Amino acid sequence: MKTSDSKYCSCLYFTANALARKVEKIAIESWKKVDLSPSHAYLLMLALDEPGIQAGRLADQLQLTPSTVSRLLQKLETKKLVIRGAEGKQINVYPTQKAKEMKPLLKECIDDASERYSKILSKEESKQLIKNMSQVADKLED
Amino acid sequence: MKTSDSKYCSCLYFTANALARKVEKIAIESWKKVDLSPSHAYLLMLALDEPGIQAGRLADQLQLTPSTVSRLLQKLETKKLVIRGAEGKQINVYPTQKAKEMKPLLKECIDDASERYSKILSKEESKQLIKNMSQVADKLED
DNA sequence: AAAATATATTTGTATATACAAATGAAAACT
DNA sequence: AGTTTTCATTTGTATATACAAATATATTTT
Repeated sequence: MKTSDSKYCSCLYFTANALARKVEKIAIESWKKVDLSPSHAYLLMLALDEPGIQAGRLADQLQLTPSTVSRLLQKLETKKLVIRGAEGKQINVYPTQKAKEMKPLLKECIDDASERYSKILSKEESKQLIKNMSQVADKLED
Repeated sequence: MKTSDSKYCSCLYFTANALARKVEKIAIESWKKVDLSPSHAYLLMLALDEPGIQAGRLADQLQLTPSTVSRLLQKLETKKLVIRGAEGKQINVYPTQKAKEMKPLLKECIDDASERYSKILSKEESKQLIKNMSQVADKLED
């Protein structure tokens, strides 16, 4: 059934969640190549981009709670993709060599996802939607 | 941090999920009055609207998997808000008296949510966004 | 009519996520 | 210097969700 055929298609909660689940499904597919969930992958890319990035800043960037980030880091650490270094009360996150070597693969996954999206949406369409969603998300900021 | 300040603000996966989480948070708040999560509440309202509605159709309407709907029904059943009646291989869902009496409260919750949204978004804005999201969600249909 | 297939639902298991409480470390205040 | 407060992170617990396998019923095929 299409989202627009649902009784609740005009409800913001419903529509936003339905869309997020569908988009996530595609993203999961794209990141299978590296055996990571999208959120793990994005976290890892942030760490690769800025080695030593602080855990709290990761939470900001990913718009997730610190506890969720902590759990994501646990998993990435057991996979030997990052290490957590304590510095006073804060935790700095460093990508491992293994993670660095994975960079080209990660790039491929991003491209894969882009391609999947572009098969469905025009560049213009997706840009518009993203802009629209970001604006609203910003307004919902606490 | 605002969504638009994140490094991944231009990524569909990221933006859609960030938005969905924020919207859900508001919705959760609105439905606390009846001690239901938004998805339980929407399911219940569908059952009230169409007593005897089939489980599979609930999954369609809510854009959730049958297994998720089954779990939602379990909870609503222990709360004595619905009963599941088997008819052949299908399950029909009936609201209980208790659920029927809850109708006015449910209405209040919807209004509460609307009000919360309208404090942040104009009618026009939200309409536009919802339309936009539904369109894309439809295209992502398998 | 019996067997095979299709359909609807549930159950087992795993996921990411959040909140609240606990921990640990630094900073601020006597 | 010792105590309190603040801040960053982790841990305990609970959530909704999905996939795959199991179950149960109906339909089709032979």
